[in-house]
Order: sequence, then C-alpha cells, then structure tokens
Amino acid sequence: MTKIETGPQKPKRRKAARPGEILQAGLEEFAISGLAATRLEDIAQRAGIAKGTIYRYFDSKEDLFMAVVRSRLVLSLDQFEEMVTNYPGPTDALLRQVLTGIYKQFVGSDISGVIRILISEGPRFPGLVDIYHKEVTSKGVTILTHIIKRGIERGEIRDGPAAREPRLIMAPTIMAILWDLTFKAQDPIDIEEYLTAHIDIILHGLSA
Amino acid sequence: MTKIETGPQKPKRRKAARPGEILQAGLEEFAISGLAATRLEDIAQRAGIAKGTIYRYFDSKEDLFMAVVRSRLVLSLDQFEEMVTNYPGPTDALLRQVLTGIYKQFVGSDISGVIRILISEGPRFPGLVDIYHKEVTSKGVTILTHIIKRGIERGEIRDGPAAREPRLIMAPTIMAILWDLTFKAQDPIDIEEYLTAHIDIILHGLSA
DNA sequence: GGAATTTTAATGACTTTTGAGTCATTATCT
DNA sequence: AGATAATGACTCAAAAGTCATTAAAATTCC
Repeated sequence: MTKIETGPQKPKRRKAARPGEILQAGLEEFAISGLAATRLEDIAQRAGIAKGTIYRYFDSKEDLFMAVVRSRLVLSLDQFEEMVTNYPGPTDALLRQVLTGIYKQFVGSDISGVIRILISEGPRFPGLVDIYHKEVTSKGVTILTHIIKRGIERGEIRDGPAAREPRLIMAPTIMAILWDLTFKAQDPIDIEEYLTAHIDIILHGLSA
Repeated sequence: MTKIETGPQKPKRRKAARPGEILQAGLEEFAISGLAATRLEDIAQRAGIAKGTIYRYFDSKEDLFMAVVRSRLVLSLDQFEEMVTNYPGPTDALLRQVLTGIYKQFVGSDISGVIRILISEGPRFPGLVDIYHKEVTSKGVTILTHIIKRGIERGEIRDGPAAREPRLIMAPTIMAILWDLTFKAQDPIDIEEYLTAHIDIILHGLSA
C-alpha cells in the first residue's frame, strides 16, 4: 500500500519536447481517433513526455486541437500557382504536371489526416472549416480555373459545362485520399495507375 | 436543496419510441458528432425519450452505434444494377440516368451521414468498413464496370486507362456529398449544374 | 572557469468533471 | 391485477485538468 507518495520521480529529457513535437503527435492521434476519443495521455506518450507537460504549451485539449489543425492548414499551393502562371507548353502537359505534383504531395501525407479531421469535426468547428475553405480549397479552385481559362484561350480546351466546374478536376484526387484512408486494407489503390487514368479521363473530357 | 428525490415523475408516451426512432436519432447525432462526442442524453432527447429507455433496446452506446450504422449500410443499389442489365439505349443516356439517380438518392441524405461516420470512425471499426466495402463500394464499382464494358462492346466507349478505373466515374459524386457536408455554409454546390458538368466530362472523357 | 543560486521545464499523483450505465419507482398496457 | 415500458436520480469509471515537487538549464558571483 505505498500509495500516497506525491511528486515526480524522473523528469528526463530537456531541450527537445518542443511544442512542435506535441503538435505532430497530436495530429497523428487526432487523425486516427478524432478530438473526443483521443486521450491526452496517448498524445503525451507518442511525444515521449508526460501529460502535464502538454499544459505548459496549450491551455486545454481543445486548444491543442485547434493549434494542431491550424499548424497544418496553410500548406503551400504556391508552387502550383507558380507552375501555372509561368508554364510555356500545352495544357495537357501542364495538367499532367500539376496533378502529379498534387498526388505526390497529398496522398498518404499529413494532409490526409487533416482532411479526415475536417470532415469529422467540421460541424463543431466551423471556424476551421472556414479557414480551410479560404486557404486551401478556394485557392485550389482558382488554380484549376486558371488552367482551364488558359486552355480555352489556347484553343486546347473546349468551353462547356465541365469547364465551368473546376472541382470536377480535383474530385478524383480527393477520392483517392479518402479511399486510401478508409479502404487501404480492403482494396488498396495503385496510385500510378489511378493517376494515369485520372489524367486520361480529364484530358479527354475537356479537350476541344 | 430539494435534491434526493428518487423515482421518475412523468413517463409519458407509450407505443412509439420504438428502436427505429432511436436508430434515426442516433444516426443524426452520430453523423454530426461522431461516436465519442455524442452523449446518449442527446440521442434520447432527439428521440423524445429518456436516456434509460435506450438501454431497453441496446446493450451499450457502442452497441447502438453499430446498430445505427448497420441499419443504413445496405441501401439498395439493386435498382441501378437492374437499370444497367435491362437498358436498351445508348451508353450516354444510361450513364446519365444512373448518375442522376445516384445524386437524387445520396446527396444530402442519410447516406451522407453514414459516409461521414465511416470516414471518421473507420480506423476503430474495421468490421464496418469491411461491410460497407463489400455491400456498397464494390457493388457500385461492379455496376460502373458493367456500364463501361457494355459501352466498349457497343463501340461507344474507348478502351484505355480511364475505362479501367471505374472509381473515377463516381469520384465527383463522393466529392459532392462531402462538399455538401463540409462546405455547404461557405460555398454551396448547385447540384443540377454540377451533375450536368459531371456527366459532360465523363461522357467526353470516355467516348470513343 | 566553476560553485552557488535563481529560473524554467517537466513530472505524475491527485482532484474534478463528465457522461455511461443502473435500478427502484411509476405509468401504461393487456 | 399483473406484466411491461419508461423514467431520471444515482453510482461509478475514465479522462481532463491541477499542482507540489524535482530535474535541468541559465544566470550570478567569486
């Protein structure tokens, strides 16, 4: 019955265990279990620290959650934007390059975790949805709109309903991310093949 | 301080409050908040009953959760299957009919709730993911594969990478469902237009 | 440069809160 | 009148959040 024995025994590491590590551990846990089902103790364990340490950097579980999502929300689409504005060649090659880059960067990455979190927790965190929509989604739509506009001007893309709905171009990407998150065990996607097929159907679907 | 006052005051309704009502209320709450964050009290309130009543029909919160998802998992794709096998006309009209039917039936329906639940809770309920994959996803893929095969045989669809990846055809549908769940407030989808564009790009993307 | 001292980081036992699950009591049905 | 359905106050376990205590780092002083 040696129980009442207050105080800690072995505070070890120093220097590391920075907020960044907590954010990373938090992302990994939240992406799997969501906000409510994730225990701070799990995050602490994954980060190799004690639960109490989290409270030195974040006010509450929810505060940590917000910080986690915000920290991964911005993600640079700038490279793609630049690709589009500077690209000299034909539209099909440009689209191929942009889509390839997006797959490489997103499928199976931290970003897919953020997307799952957003879908799951969106209703209780409209603020986060708002930021994501502004920072990521609508930027993506803008880039795709540019590609289409450019293609129409060059006479490579036909104008029509499809050209007015840029979300169609990225739909297969979103689906691949979610498929990978959800059905990887049952029925894994071969990303190479899928990407090839994606580019193929989009190029034929839009071409003049 | 009139607190300790055991026993109930007003058991009201009889006859209604059947398991079905609890399942419906459960679906609505679970779809918004997920398993962990949903309180049985919320479900009870939505169903217009007391918390204890739930335990007459379900053993535990998790048992109710499983029952909720299972109850909405099967959903008939049979009508679409039948459409495909019996359809006499050209592929574009068939595809138009099938896609229109899917949008009408799925976007904004109970099914979108189930899809959100599956994405959110999948990692902790691989059994449910398994059932959904077998009962819904792979059936959907089969139907689309039939359409494509039929189209190739009739000389209306070109063979190629896109024809080997039927998931591409339904990707915009999935995206519309999730977009509606997540970004309705920021940026609602006009389903009529979106569907038109979807059919347009797919038909051009696949046509011979 | 290094011992002594102050400041800051980290710990985990403890407290508090929250919500799942129970059950004695009461209404309604047969 | 007996059986069944429903209730909500209550119990209890689990996890969020606190804090006295200790380790390590930074600073001061000689």
